[in-house]
Amino acid sequence: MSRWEPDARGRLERAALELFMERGFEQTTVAEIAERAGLTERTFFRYFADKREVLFGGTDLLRERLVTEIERSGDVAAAPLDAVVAALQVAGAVIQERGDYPRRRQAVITANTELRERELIKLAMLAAAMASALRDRGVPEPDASLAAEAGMAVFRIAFERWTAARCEPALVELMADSLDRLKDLTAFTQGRRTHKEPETIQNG
Amino acid sequence: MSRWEPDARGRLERAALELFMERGFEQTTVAEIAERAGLTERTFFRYFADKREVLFGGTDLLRERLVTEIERSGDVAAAPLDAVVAALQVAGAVIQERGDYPRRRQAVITANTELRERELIKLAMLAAAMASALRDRGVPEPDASLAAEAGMAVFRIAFERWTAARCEPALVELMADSLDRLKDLTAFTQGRRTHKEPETIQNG
DNA sequence: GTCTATAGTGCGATAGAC
DNA sequence: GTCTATCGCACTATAGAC
Repeated sequence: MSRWEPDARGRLERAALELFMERGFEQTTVAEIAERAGLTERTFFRYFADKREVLFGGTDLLRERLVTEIERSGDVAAAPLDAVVAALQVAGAVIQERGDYPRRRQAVITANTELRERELIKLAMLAAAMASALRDRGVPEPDASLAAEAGMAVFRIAFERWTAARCEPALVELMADSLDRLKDLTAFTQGRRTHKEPETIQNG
Repeated sequence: MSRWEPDARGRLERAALELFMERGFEQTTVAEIAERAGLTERTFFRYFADKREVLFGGTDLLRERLVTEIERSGDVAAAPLDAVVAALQVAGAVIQERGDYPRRRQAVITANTELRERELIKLAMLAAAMASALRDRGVPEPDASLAAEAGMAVFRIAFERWTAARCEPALVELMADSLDRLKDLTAFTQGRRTHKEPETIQNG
């Protein structure tokens, strides 16, 4: 029997989410999180570089997963944007499995500007990783970055709809729908730079 | 002759940018910024909510400008994505006029994670404002948000190319090109959810 | 204009695991 | 003994309260 309770990291993460839901992110001190987890403030900062990071533990694993999916998609010669959205749909399927946790976590994040900042930079890092994977597949710039960012926009907006509608319909369905909408948006347009007259087509 | 030197805000902004370039964002204290501007730390926090904000002074004005442009675009019945990019090109034209300042500012921002976080949330706010303006024009969701986010991605990537290439070619040209590339990316695709065979067309 | 709480860091001590 | 997780203490700077 060991002296310490196991899974210090997990205990800190759970204690933090609980406290953030109870009294909000700013009103919770690191000392309180550590205390509820049966640890000290100093130990918290051994596991997490800063207070916000306790809510973003799985990001590195997610990045690897997305990059792997992009690499795999080379086999089927998918168009870059489709490869990106397909990878994000794999991630979306995993998210769907986690029941209530993603929604609760997201509610905490959207309620606080600092946490939204951290979320945005994490998503930007994921997009950059996917763009890099696309370049390795031979997709040139700026196409690689554009596909990654556009795909991430599809994910973000689908995820927002999903949480707003209490996880229904399925996240992967919402992502497929958002991708279709984006394709319509870029098709119903005034044409390329070759100064055509504006089309009269209106969407919606 | 007045008791105080005028333009305290501008002096703080200039002093901050200088110090951030000289020794980096983290290595600069608010006290040092205030001292170089001939003011006190307390005064700094009267003008700026936090240390990062000193680099993001023009954002509110920019948001109003973008919203106005989206509203005006209703007159010519532009497609949502084109309206967004046209508004951002107006902003891009203003940025081009400012000579070296945008590039120096951006170099400071990209060198520091905290500043990049702040930048991303500012851009997200601008996208949200444009999406709202599109909804006011009758564009439904999720199209409004998708158009705003996709347009913002076009801007971000064009701006990155522009600074990387030492401001040449013109930012507005790079934005137009990035928009064209995005339209190609969404067109050369495996088709809608109605399972067409993959096109053999490859871009690049 | 002053005072204080809290985030976050550096260094070292301790105590179990092996 | 070595290794590593945890803790203690002193410290700075931000940021906000009074």
